[in-house]
Amino acid sequence: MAISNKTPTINDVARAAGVSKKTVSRVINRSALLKQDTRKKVEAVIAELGYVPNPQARALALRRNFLLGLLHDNPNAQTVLNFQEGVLDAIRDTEFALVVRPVDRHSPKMLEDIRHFLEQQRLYGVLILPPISENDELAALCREMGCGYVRMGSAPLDDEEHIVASNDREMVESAVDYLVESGHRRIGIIKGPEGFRSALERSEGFMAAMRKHGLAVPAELVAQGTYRFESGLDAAGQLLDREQRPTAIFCSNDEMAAGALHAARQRKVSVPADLSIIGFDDSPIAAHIWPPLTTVGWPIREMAKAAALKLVAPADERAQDYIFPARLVQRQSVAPPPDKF
Amino acid sequence: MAISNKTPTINDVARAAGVSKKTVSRVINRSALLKQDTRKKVEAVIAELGYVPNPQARALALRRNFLLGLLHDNPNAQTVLNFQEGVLDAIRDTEFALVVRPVDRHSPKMLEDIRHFLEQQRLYGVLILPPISENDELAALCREMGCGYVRMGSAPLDDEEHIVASNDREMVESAVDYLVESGHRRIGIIKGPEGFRSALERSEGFMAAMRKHGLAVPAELVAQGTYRFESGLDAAGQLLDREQRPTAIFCSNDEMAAGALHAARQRKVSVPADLSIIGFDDSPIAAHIWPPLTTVGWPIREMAKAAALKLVAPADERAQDYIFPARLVQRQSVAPPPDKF
DNA sequence: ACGAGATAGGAAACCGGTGTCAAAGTGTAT
DNA sequence: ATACACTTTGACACCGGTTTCCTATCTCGT
Repeated sequence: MAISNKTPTINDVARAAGVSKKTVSRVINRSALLKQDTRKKVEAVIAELGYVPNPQARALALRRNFLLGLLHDNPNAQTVLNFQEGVLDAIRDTEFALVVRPVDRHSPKMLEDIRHFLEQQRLYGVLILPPISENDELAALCREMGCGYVRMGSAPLDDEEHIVASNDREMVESAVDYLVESGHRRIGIIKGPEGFRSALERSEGFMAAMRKHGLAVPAELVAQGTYRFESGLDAAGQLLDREQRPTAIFCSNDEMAAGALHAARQRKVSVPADLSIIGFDDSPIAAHIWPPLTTVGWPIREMAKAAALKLVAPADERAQDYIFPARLVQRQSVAPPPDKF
Repeated sequence: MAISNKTPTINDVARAAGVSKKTVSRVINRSALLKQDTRKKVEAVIAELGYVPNPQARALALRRNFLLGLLHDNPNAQTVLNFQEGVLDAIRDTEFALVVRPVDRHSPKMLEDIRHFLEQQRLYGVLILPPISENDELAALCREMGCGYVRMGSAPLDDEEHIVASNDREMVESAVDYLVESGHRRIGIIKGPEGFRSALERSEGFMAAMRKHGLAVPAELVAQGTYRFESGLDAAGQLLDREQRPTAIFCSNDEMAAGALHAARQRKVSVPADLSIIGFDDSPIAAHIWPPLTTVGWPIREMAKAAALKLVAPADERAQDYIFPARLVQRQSVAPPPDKF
């Protein structure tokens, strides 16, 4: 009788179906011990009333909510967005939602801010993107607060349960293999910023691969970058101004590779005829610069999905994989070295 | 005595402070009718226990939660991320959080999906990014469901209360002014995809500005794009292959401008010496291609903040502004036309 | 000193779900 | 028909806040 004009609650359903709240709750939660008749009847009423359980009430009663957090300070927008899409792939058709939280790595209050955020929102769990995923204090904070977490990274830097990683080292190796097969011997590297695990993995992978091929990497072919476009411009400039310049440059990410391309153009060095450039990340910019950049891509979206499932999926359904392979994306910035070399 | 090892609740605080729950609640909510003594006492206990109110319980009792949603299907990652940052600027230090939801504009179930999402999460309000912000059915859905919403756009397409817009038309005009001042007369345009309001605003703004300068825009100088890189490549190709090609091209976004740059390079047309190109959006790619792109930027982050405040701020504190000015960003892709013209 | 009006604080119900446990129903063996 | 085990359902308390309504206390004027 008392038909409410507001959104129906579990009580409305119970009354309309002539059963108790608890029975409706059982229907919602797919409890096994229900007679088919009852279930059907209640489901019919639910459909008729358009009842949807209130997530806040559920969260309160269950003492846990259905919010996943995404903590990131990633400079690459496309990476972050792809990651968001991947998480959505995992939680679509569930009651979970994704809360985003960009953080400022350079702020001295960062940890305090995040603590406050976690306390206040009481998230079910958080996903942490590199580079801050490399911050062990942050992981410790999550543990301390009893908040589930998964760290994305370029190397396994936590328990299997808390990490989803790409195998950067191996992929750098295949990039170097490719350059060597193309005939290059004098290969330079623009490293990523110190203190970044991914930068370390990439540069060590590079050194290891060069060693494998019996090639030297003199200091004059190593330049330091920051993962930013401008640093790629500067670093490549240094490399190209050496007395004997490299015939190929491995850039630790695509933005720096784009910068390197600029540096080459400024010096009238033609890519790939005079100089081969290879990037890392397969960010969208890679396809939109000239020449299109050969690079190494990692499956962010799949990794994101796996990470979200690690938090959300019932333990027995969890995929065991936590290290993902990257792949070489061949475009047009690599060619055999010029003859004179 | 009964010190709990779990996170403290309002009851714990009340007991420890020797007051009732309600009094603690009053302290939390800054109720005016409290003696200073009591307030201080309770605040001390709160600080000591590290009490933080449970947002789910609050949401339940208040019949509203503190979640803002972001609905987007924007192809430009940087725009989306900047927007997220802007929203965070607005809700930092509040109890609100931002839930993201990428949507698929091409899915026939899009509206149904969003309805389900809104029903399930019961968001406080949603922010809608272009291009789906132009979907009136979606706005109607929000109204029907009693969900607050603000649409971002390139023109005022809803009540003042529900819109934050940039003035694309005016900005295109200033871009054209700039080209004309530089000496260009034969100016082409690559339009955005049909059905996009922003595309319409930009192309109409272009036509109006050309008319103002008494310049004709023959059909052969108009090309259709889709806002994507490849379409810019194709469209610019068409324009450049005309018998008498333009000396400048206005591109309705930066990605297409990047494509246009490629098309010029393929044809050995030098930019800006032989051809000027101007973009729109000031996306990061604009600074990272060669030559750096002159473009029109709009203050996404500020607009995002304003949009979030429209939902979150008390009515009396709301800024009245809802149309934001863009600005011309001069880089190096525009120069006077070559002499022969 | 006393009653009126304002002010501070508390008791209990409520928001919309879930957990516990006992009651009711069902079917089978005796 | 009775006892017994097992399935199905409901009553009630509870999660952690807010709201309503009421009482105790505190001025203050006379």
